[in-house]
Amino acid sequence: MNIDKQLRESLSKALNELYNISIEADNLVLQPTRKEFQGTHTYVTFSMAKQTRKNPQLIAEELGNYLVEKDAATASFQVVKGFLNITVHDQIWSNKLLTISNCEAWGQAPKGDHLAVIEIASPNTNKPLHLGHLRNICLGFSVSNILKKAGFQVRKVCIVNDRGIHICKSMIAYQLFGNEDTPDSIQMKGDHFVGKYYVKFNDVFKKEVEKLVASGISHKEASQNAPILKEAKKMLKNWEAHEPETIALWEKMNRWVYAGFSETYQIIGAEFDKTYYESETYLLGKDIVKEGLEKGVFYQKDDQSVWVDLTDQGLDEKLILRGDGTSVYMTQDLGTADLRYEDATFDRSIYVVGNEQDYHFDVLFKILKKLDRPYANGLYHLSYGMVDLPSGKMKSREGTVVDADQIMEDMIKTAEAHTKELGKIEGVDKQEASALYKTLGLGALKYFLIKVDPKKRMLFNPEESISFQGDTGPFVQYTHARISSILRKAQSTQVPLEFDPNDLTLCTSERALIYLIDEYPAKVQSAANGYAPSIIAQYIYELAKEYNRFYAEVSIFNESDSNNRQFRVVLSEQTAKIIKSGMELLGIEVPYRM
RNA sequence: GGACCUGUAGCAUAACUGGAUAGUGCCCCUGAUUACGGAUCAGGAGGUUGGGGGUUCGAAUCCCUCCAGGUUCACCA
Repeated sequence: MNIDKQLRESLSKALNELYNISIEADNLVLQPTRKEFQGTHTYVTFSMAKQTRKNPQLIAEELGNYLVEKDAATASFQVVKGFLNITVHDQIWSNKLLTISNCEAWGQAPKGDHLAVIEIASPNTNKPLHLGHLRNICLGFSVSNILKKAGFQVRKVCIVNDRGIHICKSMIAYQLFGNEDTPDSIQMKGDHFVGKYYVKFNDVFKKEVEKLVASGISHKEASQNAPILKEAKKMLKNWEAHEPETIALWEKMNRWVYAGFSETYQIIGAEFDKTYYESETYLLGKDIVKEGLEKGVFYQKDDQSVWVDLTDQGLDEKLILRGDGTSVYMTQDLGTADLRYEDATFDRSIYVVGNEQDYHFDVLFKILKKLDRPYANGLYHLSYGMVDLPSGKMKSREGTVVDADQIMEDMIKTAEAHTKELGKIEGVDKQEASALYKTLGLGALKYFLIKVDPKKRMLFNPEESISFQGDTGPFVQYTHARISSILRKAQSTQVPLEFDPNDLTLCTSERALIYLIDEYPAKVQSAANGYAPSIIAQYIYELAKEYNRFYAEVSIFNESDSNNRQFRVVLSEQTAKIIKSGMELLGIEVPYRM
């Protein structure tokens, strides 16, 4: 049992015995004691004042006395106004460390059979991935790792948007201006190659619209009648009619894109258990429409279009099926939700999708609830904000995006330059060195994307490259490398990884470190419950910072008492383990030297 | 116009869900390396938590209202 929980249970008993107040230990909250006061755990007694008709300070003192007398962990206490600050015996801390160090995988919850399906990165096949996709991918994979750590089975899925008018746009542009070029023939990554024609389409389209407007046609009409758009629409019809030539072109260009995507995925470390293609799922959902009509959840208008009325829940009426019987986005998403459940009976299904679709998912989930889907209560939209540039929004049509491949390459190069400047890895062979640059560069990037609350939009300034100091990936990685160095020395000087926990006096930073280490499993749980990787990032940063403080405060190998020396080595070892484990949850590797 | 999201120091971010003097990083200033890694550590400067009301022992947090920015409300995806 962790120390926090033990104290809460004793407090729960105390409240019951002293004041006849019954509060479950799980419902009590202890906060970390602020640095300027003595102790590690603080209980706030103000809220007890009314029920007990006593002043908070007195309550704190009575509780404190009870703990000292009855609770084995409590050594002493200090009361400041309504705050009970508890000091725990050093032996409790050091024994705690011993227990944890004997534990196989601290933080790993027992594996259960609950399944979480998580949809990550749903790219279009008409352009390469950009920084927004990276935010999505980092969040998504991190949440999957965290859920696994918290005991879930996890299934990572990707749905590729490989059909539709926007795909036809790059196809028609290629047909018109491609000159039979291929990614190979002009040495270009396939997704960038296709993206080039998507941009080309929009250039041509824009010019055609301008021309039409100049000849006196309204802008709206012009943008519906631009010749190249008509061509694209024609191509979509051909595609839907399975016209062989169109299908062949479509397949060829999509292959190029997938080759490009998989390179990007490999660098960032993205792997999926299942990939769905919209070309295979876009007709799904029509049977659900029927079902909804029969159940009276949907209704039909005179023109045969099908709607759902959500005005009772503060939303609007929403179209489910067009009057001509063709699908809309919602139809499809209803269908894929069912498909996903048929493929794997999940308890939770998480959609990592940008916040411009908040409303869409709100509606989708409410409809599935109305349809009494057994999985409806496990649905969650992990919504994240846009990534902005100093110049404003990223717009792929206008080419103002931060390209995913480019930013990763830049980060890796920056890491290389920085590492070489510091000159600490001389003697490391080339292959290992370039792996290190990748670890550091991507570590900085991923940490940057994960550490903030997903809901907030974030600003990315390419001019000021992502920092390697302070609250960053490389800071944490550095701490790990530093500890690794200690452990190498411990091994070479044959310091045993064991100590006597009952013969130690700890200093503040040592207690603080064990406190943090002890909290790791609880942090994993709360990150899993809230689908919030930033909790882990914050926690790991705190841990690394505390270690560096410890490192500066005390000496390890110059410590004269051998038991104390060994204790500090074990403490270092355990800290490193958690840093490694926690960074893994964020999808970030950790180096042994840098 | 309706709905939803966001607003904390020059910039970036946190606050255990209502608790102590609002933490932390970048930037700026001052210090620390004969010792285990200075991508580090210690100290300092910088705040009317967008504004105004309210609720109570206590508010960045809850309620009302206004302001700013964003997203969305299509027989688009």
